[in-house]
Amino acid sequence: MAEQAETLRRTPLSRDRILRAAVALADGAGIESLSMRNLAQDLGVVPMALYKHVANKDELLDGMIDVVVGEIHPPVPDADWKRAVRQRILSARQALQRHPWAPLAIESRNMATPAILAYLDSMIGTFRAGGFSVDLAHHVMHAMGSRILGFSQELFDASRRAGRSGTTNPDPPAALPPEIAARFPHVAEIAMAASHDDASVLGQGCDDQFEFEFALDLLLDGIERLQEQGWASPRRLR
Amino acid sequence: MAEQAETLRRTPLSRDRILRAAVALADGAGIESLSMRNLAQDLGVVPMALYKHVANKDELLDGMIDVVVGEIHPPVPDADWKRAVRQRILSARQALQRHPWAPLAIESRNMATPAILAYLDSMIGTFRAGGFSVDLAHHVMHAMGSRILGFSQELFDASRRAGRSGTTNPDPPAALPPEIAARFPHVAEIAMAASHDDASVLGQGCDDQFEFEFALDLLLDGIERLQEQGWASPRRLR
DNA sequence: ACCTGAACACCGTTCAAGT
DNA sequence: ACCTGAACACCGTTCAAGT
Repeated sequence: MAEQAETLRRTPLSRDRILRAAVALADGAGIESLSMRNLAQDLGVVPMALYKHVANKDELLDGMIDVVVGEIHPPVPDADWKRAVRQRILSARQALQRHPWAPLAIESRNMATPAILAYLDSMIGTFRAGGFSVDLAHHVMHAMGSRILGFSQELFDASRRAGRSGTTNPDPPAALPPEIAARFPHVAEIAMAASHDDASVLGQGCDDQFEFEFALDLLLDGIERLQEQGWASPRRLR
Repeated sequence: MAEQAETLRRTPLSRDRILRAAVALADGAGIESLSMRNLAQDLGVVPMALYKHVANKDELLDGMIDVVVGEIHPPVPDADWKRAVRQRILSARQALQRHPWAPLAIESRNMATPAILAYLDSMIGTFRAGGFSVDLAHHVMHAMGSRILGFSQELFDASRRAGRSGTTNPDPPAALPPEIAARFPHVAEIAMAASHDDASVLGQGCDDQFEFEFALDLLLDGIERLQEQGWASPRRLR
């Protein structure tokens, strides 16, 4: 214990070590536990020491995002743009799912980090190589939105609320309380149908992976159709 | 000035008055300026007085979200589910655009507020009335994600960063710096094409409304096709 | 019983004093 | 020149003292 802390203190601080410790802290204890002070304590260092390597907390968050995005597998070469895009996005999803705090952190930053720009650039490249016009590739990227990084941006996502906890198990199915079900009959109908579905869902209300792929394929199929039809933006003169 | 403050102090506090002041504060000064202390000061009241009407800051945020969602127009009756859904979502978009902080606030909460549940319920009702199975309506709602509330959840959204400011104008087009353009050629290609587009975009890079409707129609067209084909989830036994 | 000032346990970051 | 403790200007919320 004391030895480990001593070892940590001996290892010189570096931006990289700070970023990895910050990601580990957010993964384990939740993003709301990520403070400069807590992070410094984890590293066995005085808070102000961090400021030699990151300008401020915002830059720390940018760096953490780049660590996560850097975990996305490189694109696999594939003659079929649709398969290539689909696979890369599902791989991004796997990376992002290891860091439940990342989606909200990414969305709350307001400029793309270098790693995200690189990811987007290579994704656009896949579309372009598949014969997409600049025009169509552009709008398609917008249409994919945050789904392109593998998170579907559900309106509410209980999974990202806090860090992993070994002791507390995930929320039980939580059948809709009767007074809610009465006020929102259509929501109740869907909740009931979903909870009666097959057992692979393990008592969860919805199968997140299924919903993600459903939406992804809906988009990709529509995009394929536009591309085959030679769609062009009405705002362009030709 | 002093008279106005006096008038405000005379008006008794109420949950509703607190919520409206909080929305106005977030609209005007940005969500990062919304603190219990600032809000109390705007209301001419001591901070602790707020806690008689809202349990804590989280509940305040829930209430603010309900104020915004309450501004969405009720659904217009329409025999065509597709037109009805499209119009309601575009109306939601208008309401949400008046409160740039709302999308991120909604996504960071982790349970649906009553107003959002009511909105979702009525949206599901429109699909069901249009002949959708419970199964398809369910997955369609997931596929729409946050787009159903009118925000496309772009990966980065400069517009929500801070409050409206009368003095500083929106960021200029900001042509991609050359070293960025060199590292990310596909991003640069799209940025260049977009900035050369017709003048209706007013120098902005992209036409947000166009991108939103492009993605919305992509989804709605795909959904229509599934419904016409009688799509059923593979996880259901029949 | 109600209201509220002071206090508590935190923040991110500045700055000057120490080496 | 570098490092760092104390301090500053904030938070949300508790709590006890005042009416």
